[in-house]
Amino acid sequence: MSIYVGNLSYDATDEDLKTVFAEYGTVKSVKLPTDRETGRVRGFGFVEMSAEAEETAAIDALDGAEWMGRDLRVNKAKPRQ
DNA sequence: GTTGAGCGTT
Repeated sequence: MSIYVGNLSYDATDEDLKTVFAEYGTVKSVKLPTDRETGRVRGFGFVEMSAEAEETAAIDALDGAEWMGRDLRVNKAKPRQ
C-alpha cells in the first residue's frame, strides 16, 4: 500500500515529505515524480510506510492539513497500472 | 499542475 500526496508545494522535496510522514511511522520510500520537460516536481507524490496503521494515521493527520502554505490532499494511492 | 518509475537480471 502506498499513499498519494497531492497539492504539494512545488518547493517541497522528497526529504521534506519524508520528514513529515516520519512523525507517524517508518517511511520506507518517498517518490516525487518530476516533469520530464521542466525537471520540476509535479505537485504530488507518493509515500510508502512500514505498516498500514501508520499510513492510516498519517493520512488521517495530514489530509487537509496545511503544509508549506498548501492544504495537503492525502489518501491511499491507487495501484499503479 | 491531483495517482510515479524501474531499462537491465533484484
